[in-house]
Amino acid sequence: MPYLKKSTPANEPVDCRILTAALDLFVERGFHNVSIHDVQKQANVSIGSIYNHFGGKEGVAKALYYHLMKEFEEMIGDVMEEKLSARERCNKIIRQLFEYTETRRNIVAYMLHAKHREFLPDEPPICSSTPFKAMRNIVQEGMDAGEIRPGEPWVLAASVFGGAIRMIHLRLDGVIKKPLTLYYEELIDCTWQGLLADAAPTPQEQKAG
Amino acid sequence: MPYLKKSTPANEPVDCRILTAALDLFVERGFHNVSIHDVQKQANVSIGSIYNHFGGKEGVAKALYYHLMKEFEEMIGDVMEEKLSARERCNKIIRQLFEYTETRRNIVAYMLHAKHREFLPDEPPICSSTPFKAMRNIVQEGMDAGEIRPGEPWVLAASVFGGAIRMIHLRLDGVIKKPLTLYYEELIDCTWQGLLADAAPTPQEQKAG
DNA sequence: AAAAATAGATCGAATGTTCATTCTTGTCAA
DNA sequence: TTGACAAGAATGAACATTCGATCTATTTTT
Repeated sequence: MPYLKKSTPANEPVDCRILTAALDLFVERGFHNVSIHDVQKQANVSIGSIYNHFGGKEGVAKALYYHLMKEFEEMIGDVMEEKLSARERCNKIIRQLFEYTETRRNIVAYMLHAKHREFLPDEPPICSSTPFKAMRNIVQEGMDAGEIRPGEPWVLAASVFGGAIRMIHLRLDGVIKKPLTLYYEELIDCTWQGLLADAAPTPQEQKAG
Repeated sequence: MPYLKKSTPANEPVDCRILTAALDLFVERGFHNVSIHDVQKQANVSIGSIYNHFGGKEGVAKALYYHLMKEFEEMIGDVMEEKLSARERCNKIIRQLFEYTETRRNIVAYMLHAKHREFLPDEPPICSSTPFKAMRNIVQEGMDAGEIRPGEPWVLAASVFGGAIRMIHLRLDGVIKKPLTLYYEELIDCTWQGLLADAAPTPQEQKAG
Protein backbone atom coordinates (compact mmCIF):
# COMPACT_ATOMS: atom_id res chain seq x y z
CA MET A 1 0.00 0.00 0.00
CA PRO A 2 1.65 3.21 -1.11
CA TYR A 3 1.79 6.14 1.23
CA LEU A 4 -0.21 8.71 -0.63
CA LYS A 5 -0.49 10.84 2.47
CA LYS A 6 2.54 13.06 2.20
CA SER A 7 1.59 15.67 4.80
CA THR A 8 3.37 14.44 7.93
CA PRO A 9 5.62 11.44 7.44
CA ALA A 10 5.05 9.43 10.58
CA ASN A 11 8.65 8.33 10.75
CA GLU A 12 9.93 11.78 11.75
CA PRO A 13 10.53 12.13 15.48
CA VAL A 14 7.68 13.68 17.38
CA ASP A 15 9.42 16.89 18.38
CA CYS A 16 10.44 17.57 14.79
CA ARG A 17 6.89 17.04 13.61
CA ILE A 18 5.69 19.50 16.21
CA LEU A 19 8.22 22.16 15.25
CA THR A 20 7.57 21.78 11.55
CA ALA A 21 3.83 22.03 11.98
CA ALA A 22 4.19 25.00 14.31
CA LEU A 23 6.49 26.83 11.92
CA ASP A 24 4.08 26.46 9.04
CA LEU A 25 1.05 27.47 11.07
CA PHE A 26 2.70 30.35 12.89
CA VAL A 27 3.94 31.84 9.63
CA GLU A 28 0.70 31.33 7.80
CA ARG A 29 -1.70 32.62 10.43
CA GLY A 30 0.41 34.29 13.08
CA PHE A 31 1.16 32.96 16.54
CA HIS A 32 -1.99 34.21 18.19
CA ASN A 33 -4.28 32.82 15.54
CA VAL A 34 -2.97 29.31 16.03
CA SER A 35 -4.16 27.11 18.87
CA ILE A 36 -2.31 24.20 20.39
CA HIS A 37 -5.04 22.05 18.96
CA ASP A 38 -4.22 23.27 15.46
CA VAL A 39 -0.60 22.31 15.94
CA GLN A 40 -1.58 19.00 17.45
CA LYS A 41 -3.77 18.14 14.49
CA GLN A 42 -1.31 19.21 11.83
CA ALA A 43 1.57 17.37 13.50
CA ASN A 44 -0.41 14.17 14.08
CA VAL A 45 0.55 14.28 17.72
CA SER A 46 -1.30 14.50 20.99
CA ILE A 47 -1.63 17.60 23.08
CA GLY A 48 0.21 15.89 25.89
CA SER A 49 3.27 15.32 23.74
CA ILE A 50 3.50 18.99 22.94
CA TYR A 51 3.45 19.80 26.64
CA ASN A 52 5.96 17.09 27.46
CA HIS A 53 8.41 18.28 24.87
CA PHE A 54 8.04 22.01 24.98
CA GLY A 55 6.00 22.88 28.03
CA GLY A 56 3.36 24.79 26.11
CA LYS A 57 2.64 27.00 23.17
CA GLU A 58 5.20 29.60 24.04
CA GLY A 59 7.75 26.86 24.59
CA VAL A 60 7.23 25.67 21.04
CA ALA A 61 7.70 29.16 19.68
CA LYS A 62 10.82 29.63 21.76
CA ALA A 63 12.36 26.32 20.72
CA LEU A 64 11.70 27.18 17.10
CA TYR A 65 13.26 30.56 17.57
CA TYR A 66 16.42 29.22 19.18
CA HIS A 67 16.75 26.50 16.62
CA LEU A 68 16.45 28.79 13.63
CA MET A 69 18.60 31.42 15.25
CA LYS A 70 21.35 28.85 15.56
CA GLU A 71 21.06 27.96 11.89
CA PHE A 72 21.18 31.63 11.03
CA GLU A 73 24.32 32.05 13.14
CA GLU A 74 25.90 29.10 11.42
CA MET A 75 25.20 30.58 8.04
CA ILE A 76 26.92 33.80 9.03
CA GLY A 77 29.71 31.77 10.61
CA ASP A 78 30.31 29.96 7.32
CA VAL A 79 30.58 33.27 5.52
CA MET A 80 33.10 34.46 8.12
CA GLU A 81 35.22 31.35 7.63
CA GLU A 82 35.86 32.15 4.01
CA LYS A 83 38.63 34.56 3.21
CA LEU A 84 36.63 37.39 1.70
CA SER A 85 36.52 41.14 1.72
CA ALA A 86 33.86 42.83 3.81
CA ARG A 87 31.99 43.76 0.69
CA GLU A 88 32.03 40.22 -0.59
CA ARG A 89 30.84 38.96 2.78
CA CYS A 90 27.89 41.32 2.76
CA ASN A 91 26.99 40.30 -0.76
CA LYS A 92 27.23 36.64 0.10
CA ILE A 93 24.92 37.06 3.09
CA ILE A 94 22.38 38.89 0.97
CA ARG A 95 22.64 36.23 -1.70
CA GLN A 96 22.01 33.50 0.88
CA LEU A 97 19.07 35.32 2.40
CA PHE A 98 17.52 35.74 -1.04
CA GLU A 99 17.98 32.06 -1.80
CA TYR A 100 16.54 30.97 1.52
CA THR A 101 13.59 33.27 0.98
CA GLU A 102 12.81 31.32 -2.17
CA THR A 103 13.58 27.81 -0.96
CA ARG A 104 12.76 27.86 2.76
CA ARG A 105 10.28 30.66 2.82
CA ASN A 106 8.78 29.94 6.23
CA ILE A 107 12.10 29.89 8.01
CA VAL A 108 12.98 33.33 6.75
CA ALA A 109 9.49 34.58 7.45
CA TYR A 110 9.62 33.37 11.02
CA MET A 111 12.99 34.97 11.64
CA LEU A 112 12.73 38.22 9.75
CA HIS A 113 9.05 38.88 9.46
CA ALA A 114 7.48 37.86 12.75
CA LYS A 115 7.01 40.23 15.67
CA HIS A 116 8.60 38.10 18.35
CA ARG A 117 8.05 40.66 21.03
CA GLU A 118 4.36 39.92 20.87
CA PHE A 119 4.69 36.28 21.80
CA LEU A 120 8.19 35.92 23.26
CA PRO A 121 8.22 38.92 25.55
CA ASP A 122 11.47 37.93 27.24
CA GLU A 123 13.53 37.71 24.08
CA PRO A 124 15.51 40.75 23.03
CA PRO A 125 14.57 42.14 19.62
CA ILE A 126 16.00 40.02 16.87
CA CYS A 127 18.00 42.90 15.43
CA SER A 128 20.11 42.89 18.58
CA SER A 129 20.87 39.18 18.26
CA THR A 130 24.27 37.72 17.40
CA PRO A 131 23.78 37.26 13.66
CA PHE A 132 22.67 40.84 13.22
CA LYS A 133 25.52 42.06 15.36
CA ALA A 134 27.89 40.03 13.20
CA MET A 135 26.47 41.68 10.11
CA ARG A 136 27.13 45.10 11.59
CA ASN A 137 30.63 43.99 12.52
CA ILE A 138 31.36 43.07 8.95
CA VAL A 139 30.39 46.55 7.90
CA GLN A 140 32.56 48.03 10.62
CA GLU A 141 35.54 45.98 9.49
CA GLY A 142 34.99 47.05 5.92
CA MET A 143 35.07 50.62 7.11
CA ASP A 144 38.24 50.10 9.15
CA ALA A 145 39.88 48.48 6.16
CA GLY A 146 39.08 51.53 4.06
CA GLU A 147 36.87 49.46 1.82
CA ILE A 148 33.60 51.08 2.83
CA ARG A 149 33.22 54.84 3.16
CA PRO A 150 33.69 56.05 6.73
CA GLY A 151 30.58 56.99 8.66
CA GLU A 152 28.07 56.22 11.34
CA PRO A 153 27.86 52.41 11.71
CA TRP A 154 24.07 52.35 11.96
CA VAL A 155 23.71 54.26 8.75
CA LEU A 156 26.20 52.14 6.89
CA ALA A 157 24.71 48.86 8.08
CA ALA A 158 21.21 49.99 7.23
CA SER A 159 22.38 51.11 3.81
CA VAL A 160 24.10 47.83 3.09
CA PHE A 161 21.33 45.52 4.20
CA GLY A 162 18.26 47.75 4.19
CA GLY A 163 17.42 47.31 0.55
CA ALA A 164 17.78 43.56 0.73
CA ILE A 165 15.71 43.22 3.87
CA ARG A 166 13.08 45.46 2.37
CA MET A 167 12.86 43.27 -0.70
CA ILE A 168 12.58 40.17 1.44
CA HIS A 169 9.66 41.70 3.29
CA LEU A 170 7.97 42.65 0.05
CA ARG A 171 8.50 39.19 -1.33
CA LEU A 172 7.16 37.50 1.80
CA ASP A 173 4.10 39.74 1.67
CA GLY A 174 3.48 38.61 -1.89
CA VAL A 175 3.92 42.10 -3.26
CA ILE A 176 6.96 41.17 -5.32
CA LYS A 177 5.90 38.36 -7.61
CA LYS A 178 9.19 37.11 -9.03
CA PRO A 179 11.99 35.26 -7.21
CA LEU A 180 14.38 37.58 -5.42
CA THR A 181 17.40 35.91 -6.91
CA LEU A 182 16.56 37.60 -10.20
CA TYR A 183 17.14 40.97 -8.59
CA TYR A 184 20.29 40.14 -6.69
CA GLU A 185 22.92 41.52 -9.07
CA GLU A 186 21.15 44.78 -9.62
CA LEU A 187 20.46 45.34 -5.96
CA ILE A 188 24.11 44.79 -5.07
CA ASP A 189 25.04 47.29 -7.71
CA CYS A 190 22.62 49.93 -6.48
CA THR A 191 23.73 49.43 -2.90
CA TRP A 192 27.41 49.95 -3.51
CA GLN A 193 27.33 52.34 -6.45
CA GLY A 194 24.40 54.49 -5.44
CA LEU A 195 21.36 55.39 -7.41
CA LEU A 196 22.21 58.52 -9.32
CA ALA A 197 21.85 58.22 -13.06
CA ASP A 198 25.15 59.92 -13.76
CA ALA A 199 27.19 58.19 -11.09
CA ALA A 200 30.64 57.62 -12.54
CA PRO A 201 31.94 54.09 -12.24
CA THR A 202 34.58 54.05 -9.52
CA PRO A 203 38.24 53.30 -10.33
CA GLN A 204 37.78 49.93 -8.65
CA GLU A 205 34.88 48.99 -10.88
CA GLN A 206 36.72 50.10 -13.99
CA LYS A 207 39.68 47.89 -13.16
CA ALA A 208 37.34 44.96 -12.53
CA GLY A 209 35.92 45.38 -16.00
CA MET B 1 -9.66 71.52 41.76
CA PRO B 2 -6.83 71.16 39.31
CA TYR B 3 -6.76 68.26 36.94
CA LEU B 4 -3.65 66.46 38.00
CA LYS B 5 -4.78 63.39 36.18
CA LYS B 6 -3.32 63.98 32.76
CA SER B 7 -3.84 60.51 31.27
CA THR B 8 -7.09 60.99 29.37
CA PRO B 9 -8.48 64.50 29.22
CA ALA B 10 -12.17 63.97 29.66
CA ASN B 11 -13.07 66.75 27.28
CA GLU B 12 -11.94 64.83 24.22
CA PRO B 13 -14.80 63.17 22.32
CA VAL B 14 -15.37 59.56 23.25
CA ASP B 15 -14.33 58.05 19.93
CA CYS B 16 -11.05 59.95 19.93
CA ARG B 17 -10.28 58.76 23.42
CA ILE B 18 -10.93 55.20 22.31
CA LEU B 19 -8.67 55.47 19.27
CA THR B 20 -5.87 57.12 21.21
CA ALA B 21 -5.97 54.53 23.94
CA ALA B 22 -6.13 51.71 21.43
CA LEU B 23 -3.19 53.06 19.45
CA ASP B 24 -1.00 53.25 22.53
CA LEU B 25 -1.95 49.83 23.81
CA PHE B 26 -1.78 48.07 20.45
CA VAL B 27 1.69 49.43 19.79
CA GLU B 28 2.97 48.72 23.26
CA ARG B 29 1.66 45.19 23.67
CA GLY B 30 0.44 44.08 20.28
CA PHE B 31 -3.17 43.73 19.19
CA HIS B 32 -3.69 40.24 20.55
CA ASN B 33 -2.31 41.05 23.97
CA VAL B 34 -4.79 43.86 24.48
CA SER B 35 -8.36 43.23 25.58
CA ILE B 36 -11.34 45.44 25.05
CA HIS B 37 -11.34 45.91 28.80
CA ASP B 38 -7.82 47.30 28.67
CA VAL B 39 -8.87 49.83 26.06
CA GLN B 40 -12.01 50.65 27.99
CA LYS B 41 -10.06 51.32 31.16
CA GLN B 42 -7.32 53.38 29.52
CA ALA B 43 -9.84 55.46 27.56
CA ASN B 44 -12.10 56.04 30.55
CA VAL B 45 -15.00 54.78 28.54
CA SER B 46 -17.47 51.95 28.83
CA ILE B 47 -17.38 48.74 26.86
CA GLY B 48 -20.74 49.66 25.41
CA SER B 49 -19.34 52.83 23.91
CA ILE B 50 -16.61 50.96 22.14
CA TYR B 51 -19.17 48.65 20.59
CA ASN B 52 -21.48 51.50 19.74
CA HIS B 53 -18.77 53.42 17.95
CA PHE B 54 -16.64 50.76 16.35
CA GLY B 55 -18.55 47.51 16.56
CA GLY B 56 -15.80 45.64 18.32
CA LYS B 57 -12.11 45.21 18.77
CA GLU B 58 -11.34 44.62 15.14
CA GLY B 59 -13.45 47.62 14.25
CA VAL B 60 -11.27 49.80 16.43
CA ALA B 61 -8.12 48.48 14.79
CA LYS B 62 -9.61 49.02 11.35
CA ALA B 63 -10.76 52.56 12.08
CA LEU B 64 -7.30 53.39 13.39
CA TYR B 65 -5.75 51.89 10.31
CA TYR B 66 -7.92 53.83 7.88
CA HIS B 67 -7.46 57.03 9.79
CA LEU B 68 -3.69 56.84 9.91
CA MET B 69 -3.51 55.61 6.34
CA LYS B 70 -5.35 58.75 5.28
CA GLU B 71 -2.91 60.94 7.17
CA PHE B 72 -0.06 59.07 5.57
CA GLU B 73 -1.58 59.61 2.14
CA GLU B 74 -1.98 63.30 2.87
CA MET B 75 1.64 63.58 3.85
CA ILE B 76 2.69 62.04 0.56
CA GLY B 77 0.14 64.22 -1.22
CA ASP B 78 1.71 67.34 0.27
CA VAL B 79 5.10 66.28 -0.97
CA MET B 80 3.66 65.72 -4.44
CA GLU B 81 2.15 69.21 -4.45
CA GLU B 82 5.54 70.85 -4.18
CA LYS B 83 7.54 71.31 -7.33
CA LEU B 84 10.50 69.07 -6.59
CA SER B 85 12.71 66.60 -8.34
CA ALA B 86 12.09 62.92 -7.72
CA ARG B 87 15.20 62.74 -5.64
CA GLU B 88 14.12 65.67 -3.50
CA ARG B 89 10.70 64.13 -3.06
CA CYS B 90 12.19 60.88 -1.83
CA ASN B 91 14.44 62.71 0.58
CA LYS B 92 11.58 64.77 1.88
CA ILE B 93 9.48 61.69 2.53
CA ILE B 94 12.34 60.06 4.38
CA ARG B 95 12.89 63.22 6.38
CA GLN B 96 9.22 63.33 7.36
CA LEU B 97 9.16 59.69 8.33
CA PHE B 98 12.21 60.18 10.52
CA GLU B 99 10.64 63.17 12.20
CA TYR B 100 7.35 61.41 12.79
CA THR B 101 9.23 58.46 14.22
CA GLU B 102 10.64 60.77 16.85
CA THR B 103 7.58 62.89 17.54
CA ARG B 104 4.65 60.54 16.93
CA ARG B 105 6.30 57.24 17.54
CA ASN B 106 3.17 55.17 17.96
CA ILE B 107 1.60 56.30 14.74
CA VAL B 108 4.63 55.23 12.75
CA ALA B 109 4.90 52.02 14.72
CA TYR B 110 1.30 51.14 14.02
CA MET B 111 1.64 51.79 10.33
CA LEU B 112 5.11 50.47 9.57
CA HIS B 113 5.81 48.02 12.30
CA ALA B 114 2.60 46.13 12.95
CA LYS B 115 1.67 42.92 11.21
CA HIS B 116 -1.79 43.92 10.09
CA ARG B 117 -2.44 40.63 8.38
CA GLU B 118 -2.64 39.02 11.77
CA PHE B 119 -5.54 41.10 12.99
CA LEU B 120 -7.02 42.66 9.87
CA PRO B 121 -7.11 39.64 7.61
CA ASP B 122 -9.15 41.38 4.92
CA GLU B 123 -6.77 44.27 4.43
CA PRO B 124 -4.18 44.02 1.67
CA PRO B 125 -0.58 44.23 2.86
CA ILE B 126 0.33 47.78 3.67
CA CYS B 127 3.17 47.83 1.15
CA SER B 128 0.57 47.53 -1.60
CA SER B 129 -1.40 50.51 -0.29
CA THR B 130 -1.66 53.88 -2.03
CA PRO B 131 1.10 55.71 -0.16
CA PHE B 132 3.60 52.98 -0.88
CA LYS B 133 2.53 52.84 -4.50
CA ALA B 134 3.01 56.59 -4.68
CA MET B 135 6.50 56.22 -3.31
CA ARG B 136 7.33 53.69 -6.00
CA ASN B 137 5.83 56.00 -8.58
CA ILE B 138 8.14 58.79 -7.55
CA VAL B 139 11.08 56.50 -8.11
CA GLN B 140 9.70 55.50 -11.50
CA GLU B 141 9.33 59.12 -12.51
CA GLY B 142 12.86 59.85 -11.40
CA MET B 143 14.01 57.05 -13.62
CA ASP B 144 11.99 58.25 -16.58
CA ALA B 145 13.40 61.73 -16.10
CA GLY B 146 16.93 60.35 -16.27
CA GLU B 147 17.56 61.43 -12.71
CA ILE B 148 17.77 57.97 -11.22
CA ARG B 149 19.75 55.21 -12.87
CA PRO B 150 17.56 52.95 -15.04
CA GLY B 151 16.65 49.57 -13.65
CA GLU B 152 14.10 47.28 -12.15
CA PRO B 153 11.53 49.40 -10.24
CA TRP B 154 11.40 47.08 -7.24
CA VAL B 155 15.14 47.21 -6.80
CA LEU B 156 15.31 50.95 -7.14
CA ALA B 157 12.45 51.58 -4.75
CA ALA B 158 13.90 49.19 -2.19
CA SER B 159 17.27 50.85 -2.54
CA VAL B 160 15.88 54.33 -2.08
CA PHE B 161 13.68 53.61 0.92
CA GLY B 162 15.10 50.37 2.28
CA GLY B 163 17.79 51.94 4.40
CA ALA B 164 15.42 54.47 5.89
CA ILE B 165 12.74 51.93 6.67
CA ARG B 166 15.35 49.66 8.20
CA MET B 167 16.52 52.45 10.47
CA ILE B 168 12.96 53.21 11.49
CA HIS B 169 12.45 49.60 12.48
CA LEU B 170 15.68 49.58 14.47
CA ARG B 171 14.72 52.77 16.19
CA LEU B 172 11.24 51.54 17.06
CA ASP B 173 12.74 48.36 18.47
CA GLY B 174 14.96 50.45 20.70
CA VAL B 175 18.13 49.15 19.09
CA ILE B 176 19.15 52.55 17.80
CA LYS B 177 19.35 54.85 20.80
CA LYS B 178 19.67 58.27 19.23
CA PRO B 179 17.05 60.23 17.27
CA LEU B 180 16.92 59.29 13.62
CA THR B 181 17.05 62.88 12.49
CA LEU B 182 20.72 62.89 13.45
CA TYR B 183 21.39 60.31 10.79
CA TYR B 184 19.31 61.78 8.01
CA GLU B 185 21.98 63.62 6.03
CA GLU B 186 24.38 60.75 6.04
CA LEU B 187 21.79 58.20 5.11
CA ILE B 188 20.66 60.25 2.14
CA ASP B 189 24.24 60.52 1.05
CA CYS B 190 24.87 56.78 1.29
CA THR B 191 21.68 56.01 -0.55
CA TRP B 192 22.38 58.14 -3.56
CA GLN B 193 26.17 58.02 -3.67
CA GLY B 194 26.70 54.41 -2.73
CA LEU B 195 28.90 52.98 -0.05
CA LEU B 196 32.28 52.42 -1.63
CA ALA B 197 35.10 54.24 0.07
CA ASP B 198 36.61 55.49 -3.16
CA ALA B 199 33.39 56.47 -4.86
CA ALA B 200 34.14 59.57 -6.86
CA PRO B 201 31.79 62.47 -6.26
CA THR B 202 29.48 62.73 -9.25
CA PRO B 203 29.65 65.72 -11.58
CA GLN B 204 26.36 66.89 -10.09
CA GLU B 205 27.72 66.82 -6.56
CA GLN B 206 30.88 68.62 -7.56
CA LYS B 207 28.88 71.43 -9.08
CA ALA B 208 26.68 71.60 -5.96
CA GLY B 209 29.53 71.55 -3.45
C1' DA C 1 13.76 -17.70 25.53
C1' DA C 2 9.69 -16.21 27.72
C1' DA C 3 7.65 -13.48 31.21
C1' DA C 4 7.57 -9.75 34.23
C1' DA C 5 8.88 -5.28 35.65
C1' DT C 6 10.20 -0.67 34.93
C1' DA C 7 10.66 3.76 32.80
C1' DG C 8 9.30 6.86 29.81
C1' DA C 9 6.59 8.64 26.12
C1' DT C 10 1.93 9.46 24.35
C1' DC C 11 -2.79 10.28 24.66
C1' DG C 12 -7.08 13.18 25.08
C1' DA C 13 -11.11 14.14 28.02
C1' DA C 14 -11.85 17.42 31.63
C1' DT C 15 -10.83 21.90 33.80
C1' DG C 16 -10.71 26.60 34.63
C1' DT C 17 -9.67 30.96 32.77
C1' DT C 18 -9.75 34.65 29.66
C1' DC C 19 -12.08 37.59 26.77
C1' DA C 20 -15.14 39.38 22.98
C1' DT C 21 -19.68 40.34 22.71
C1' DT C 22 -24.61 41.01 24.14
C1' DC C 23 -28.22 43.15 26.48
C1' DT C 24 -30.66 45.49 29.86
C1' DT C 25 -30.70 49.56 32.46
C1' DG C 26 -29.46 54.43 33.22
C1' DT C 27 -28.58 59.32 31.60
C1' DC C 28 -29.30 63.41 29.22
C1' DA C 29 -30.55 66.67 25.44
C1' DA C 30 -34.05 68.10 22.41
C1' DT D 1 -41.56 61.81 25.61
C1' DT D 2 -38.36 60.23 22.68
C1' DG D 3 -34.05 59.14 20.61
C1' DA D 4 -29.25 58.62 21.10
C1' DC D 5 -25.70 57.42 23.56
C1' DA D 6 -23.28 55.44 27.79
C1' DA D 7 -22.71 52.06 31.24
C1' DG D 8 -21.12 47.49 32.97
C1' DA D 9 -22.92 42.98 34.70
C1' DA D 10 -23.91 38.66 32.49
C1' DT D 11 -23.07 35.30 28.80
C1' DG D 12 -20.92 31.86 26.36
C1' DA D 13 -17.34 30.40 23.28
C1' DA D 14 -12.53 29.58 22.60
C1' DC D 15 -8.47 28.12 24.37
C1' DA D 16 -4.20 26.82 27.12
C1' DT D 17 -3.17 23.65 30.32
C1' DT D 18 -3.57 19.53 33.55
C1' DC D 19 -3.38 14.78 34.80
C1' DG D 20 -4.43 10.09 35.13
C1' DA D 21 -4.85 6.33 31.73
C1' DT D 22 -2.58 3.93 28.01
C1' DC D 23 0.89 2.34 25.22
C1' DT D 24 5.90 1.07 23.87
C1' DA D 25 10.39 -0.10 24.35
C1' DT D 26 14.01 -1.63 27.32
C1' DT D 27 15.81 -4.09 31.07
C1' DT D 28 15.50 -7.66 34.54
C1' DT D 29 14.07 -11.98 36.22
C1' DT D 30 12.88 -16.76 35.89
